[in-house]
Amino acid sequence: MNQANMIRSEQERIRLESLQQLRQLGIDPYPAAAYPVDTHAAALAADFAEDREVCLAGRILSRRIMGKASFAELQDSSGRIQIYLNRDELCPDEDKTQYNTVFKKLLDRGDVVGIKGTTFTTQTGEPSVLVKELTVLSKSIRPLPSVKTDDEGNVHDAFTDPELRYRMRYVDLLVNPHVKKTFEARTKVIQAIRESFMEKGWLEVDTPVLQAIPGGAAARPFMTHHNALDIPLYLRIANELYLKRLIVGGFDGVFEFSRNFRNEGMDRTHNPEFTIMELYVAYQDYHWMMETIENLLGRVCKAVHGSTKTTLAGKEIDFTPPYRKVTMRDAILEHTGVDIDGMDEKGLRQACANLDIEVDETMGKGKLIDEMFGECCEEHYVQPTFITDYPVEMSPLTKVHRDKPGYTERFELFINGTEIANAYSELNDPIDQRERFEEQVALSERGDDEAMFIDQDFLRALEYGMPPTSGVGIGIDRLVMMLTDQTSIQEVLFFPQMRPEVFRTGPDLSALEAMGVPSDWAPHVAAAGFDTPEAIQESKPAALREKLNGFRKKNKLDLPALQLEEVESWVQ
RNA sequence: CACCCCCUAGCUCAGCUGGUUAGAGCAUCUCACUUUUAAUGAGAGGGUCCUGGGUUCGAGCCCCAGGGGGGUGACCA
Repeated sequence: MNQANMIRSEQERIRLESLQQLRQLGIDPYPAAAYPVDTHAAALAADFAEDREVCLAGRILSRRIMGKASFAELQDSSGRIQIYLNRDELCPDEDKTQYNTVFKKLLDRGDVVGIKGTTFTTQTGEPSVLVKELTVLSKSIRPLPSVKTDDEGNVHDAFTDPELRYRMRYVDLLVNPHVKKTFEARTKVIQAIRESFMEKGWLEVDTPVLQAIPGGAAARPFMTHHNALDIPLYLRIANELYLKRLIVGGFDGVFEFSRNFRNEGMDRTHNPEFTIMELYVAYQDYHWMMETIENLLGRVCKAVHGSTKTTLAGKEIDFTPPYRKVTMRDAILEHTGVDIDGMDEKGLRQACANLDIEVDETMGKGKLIDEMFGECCEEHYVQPTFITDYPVEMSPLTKVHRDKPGYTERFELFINGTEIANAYSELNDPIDQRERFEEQVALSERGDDEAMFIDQDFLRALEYGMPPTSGVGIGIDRLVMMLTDQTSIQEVLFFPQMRPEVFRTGPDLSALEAMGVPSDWAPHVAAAGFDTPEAIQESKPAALREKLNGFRKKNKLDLPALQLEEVESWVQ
């Protein structure tokens, strides 16, 4: 798309014209030089003192022009502050161009400017900066949505269309301060986790995103191809097996904030790429991990809210340790009356049928139990609750329970009915692990397209000996949703996945000109509906001439009327 | 994948039973205004009514197909 055939709204054309006029005044609308900012809006407001010389930069969010004096709101990364521009303060000399022309005429809402001036308080008590020097730092040529807030705090004309907000997050962030808060909270969550782990001496690592075998979880992967090796590669669905290899390699604790990719449905809790923090610590078990997670989440909540409690969907969620612990068997027993202990596949299938849970033939024991829990139990766990001791069939990477046969040493943490973390005493018995993988293959052959692939190198690593280890994965996106009271994952991802946008371009005027249409006529010919060479060639010259001259008359174009021979020459 | 809803000016939205030249507020432009804060007053401009078909004398509105988005469900350890 080139400049010439971009469709511009009236407001955009006016701004482009202002940009040209700035250049004619010798003002570079996009200067290269650094600007010596020495303070920010929030810092100024926080301990406001009058008569301070300040230099700050930001975006003009609104302007209130009253002849020789004006107020504007300047927004920088920290917040907003009012600036006051007075013609004779800004232009003490004879030349009033900077105020009358540059500020009043050529600048707009959305432009980035730098100001130098002194702080003062207005008659109405608003902390402000009297501007002595104004520098254009970046001219905006698209109009910003005009969101306003009244005295009662009501927001008017808010920029709310989800599609526009997600596609143009930069605009969303500029005009919706609460959106920025959500993402700042996201960073606080990640930083609190990282700091907590680093204090313990655990190592933050990077492992492959491109994997020949997409292991560590059960999900449909994205596939790609490596040209030089001429092999298929997969985007990782999990990093678990790589972190365990590092434990085999002798690290005591490793963690990674892993961007995972799963080629499955999208909805308000699923995005094709999402972040899971995985942690593995040698010589620990899942009991220790529960305590670690409780303490971690208490700390994370405090980092975001200053307290270990938060509000989610109108309910108070208390992250103060310790958390309730319920075994999977007890959870199902409590909410369905069914005791899964010792039940075989047939019995489970019948139990599901009695509970009106849909099941199919591809489901094994593990999946049936998981269905019962998901359908009947999950929703009841609003306060942080560890669900422990999952059946062995649904946990192929987990060590079997030390004294409950048929179960594993695994827990998941549920908050507000949603799984937020998944942890094990990791299976380190290479023989057992190989058998579990083979069971997965059997499931796969039975039709379960989410059963795991076998990773031979991972098995080889286990055969060298992995110390007893406990590992956990925490869904970062969902954790952030809970801590920011958001119901959609799209609100905690800067750029959630969307269908690619189709950009409408204007007609290709050069193609029209190439067939003989004069350049001053070309845009009008296109506007009249003949925007491709084909459209012109399919027309009768006489009719075309008539239409275009009619268009000329209607729009009062300052061009000579077209002659028939001219139009005929295009059509040939 | 199924069902429901939405798509009209830069933004937020009206638009009746199908009927003149599609409206409002904010934004934009012009003019006035030296302490305003949803600034104010006067005036003006701005539209591919998501796209393509169809019905009709006439479609923003009705019908069909398509696109995009949202919600709910299914799916998702």
